[in-house]
Amino acid sequence: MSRPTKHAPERGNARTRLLEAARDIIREKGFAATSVEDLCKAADVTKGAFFHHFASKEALGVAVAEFWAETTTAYFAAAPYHAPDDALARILAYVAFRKAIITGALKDFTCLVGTMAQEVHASAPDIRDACGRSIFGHTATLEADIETARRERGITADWSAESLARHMQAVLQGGFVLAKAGNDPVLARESLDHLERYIRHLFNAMEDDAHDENDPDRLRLRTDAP
Amino acid sequence: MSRPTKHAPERGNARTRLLEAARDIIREKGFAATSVEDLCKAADVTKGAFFHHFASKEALGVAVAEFWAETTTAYFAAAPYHAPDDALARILAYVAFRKAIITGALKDFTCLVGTMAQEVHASAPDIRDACGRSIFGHTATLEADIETARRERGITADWSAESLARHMQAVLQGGFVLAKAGNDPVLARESLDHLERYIRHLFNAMEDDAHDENDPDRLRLRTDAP
DNA sequence: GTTAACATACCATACGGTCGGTATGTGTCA
DNA sequence: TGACACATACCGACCGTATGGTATGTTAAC
Repeated sequence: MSRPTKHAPERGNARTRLLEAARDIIREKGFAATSVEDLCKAADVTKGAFFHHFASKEALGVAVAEFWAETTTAYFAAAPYHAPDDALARILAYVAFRKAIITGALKDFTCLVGTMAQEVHASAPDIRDACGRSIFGHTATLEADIETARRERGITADWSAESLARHMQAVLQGGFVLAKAGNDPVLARESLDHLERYIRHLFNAMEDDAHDENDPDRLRLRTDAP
Repeated sequence: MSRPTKHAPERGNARTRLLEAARDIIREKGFAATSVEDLCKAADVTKGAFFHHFASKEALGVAVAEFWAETTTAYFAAAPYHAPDDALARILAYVAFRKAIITGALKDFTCLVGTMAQEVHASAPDIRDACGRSIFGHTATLEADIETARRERGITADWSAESLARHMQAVLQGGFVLAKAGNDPVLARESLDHLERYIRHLFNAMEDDAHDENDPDRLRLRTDAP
């Protein structure tokens, strides 16, 4: 059906369509419960196409994790939370941004690589490692601002920028787990309020009004963070 | 093979053995990737026994979640962190306890119901709800101490005891996710250090030495928290 | 003798993966 | 410029096995 040629790929190529389908379906059903036929149906391709592009289902798993890393990196790089001049304000804007994009259905805001890592960590090390690279690659992008804020504010701390960045990610991931268990996105947002309060405490900024304007229009996007 | 009679169940009955096997294997491989044959082999029973005790694989899922809730409730009720007279000390002792039991292999300290909830939340609502009851039942046990500590310390807060208890659970769950993604338990403990610091900030107790003695011998247990 | 607690054999299907084939683009050399 | 070789992208039938589940039989306690 409507096989798009290389010069008229109106639907995008099969590989990309499979990756997008995998991102959406695995976020909802998990990796093991997603069959390659599920993916082929959703992407409207045949099994032949699937195994032409991916050597195995596991290889597809690695590829979606990398696909996720690429798309979310671009997404966060373009996000509005980098705007403030003050480093701490940028950090708080990040948290506010993450909170703001937690809306709608679970499958639209939860984290693909967190879900996959938890599921396949023991049985598919390659996928796990790809997920790890996505997650920790993202946390690393927060470290510079944390370090700058600490220096700017003259904070002598017994914690590293690295560990705080990872903690922020842990709160997000944990919020997603609770949101799924309780079937309510509020549970994820709730923890981000505590995270924001914690960060303000760390930087002696309990009073500051650092509410950043995350333009609602720019927040209506589909993918989410690693 | 060594069929244990009702009056000589030296290995425990088949149902319990299946639940224990399910707890251990699902924590490692996830629910979907665990076949009922895996479970039968590990529990040393036949398929007939499995479907005698559980109507379906999904019913087994609900049953392990409930089994987990029961065993962890007993485990935490008997844990040493309840000892301190001061409510805040008990809360900090809880965090220290949770940190202390994060040792060894991932499958020995991670949370069954967190893993399952994340995986099956959309495809198996019954299992998800059973997981939710386990998780939020556990968080509820922390609320009284939080409320007491707040009153004792005269803290007027814009957060509820309920939400803090849930946040503590979120940090734990998120720590597990990062530990799996990075294949390193340190990542889970690291976040608990931030959680401890946050709680001290909340209760203006940054200076207090509330290091509780969690007797190492009493910590050598196999199961973990919901 | 009724019932709970298993065991054994079996079934239908779903699954990951293979394979031979076709259509289309692409580089190259006379 | 055209023809040929080759590569890429995809199709769809097929295969062996694993899986969830069932039907029936057997043992032992009450």
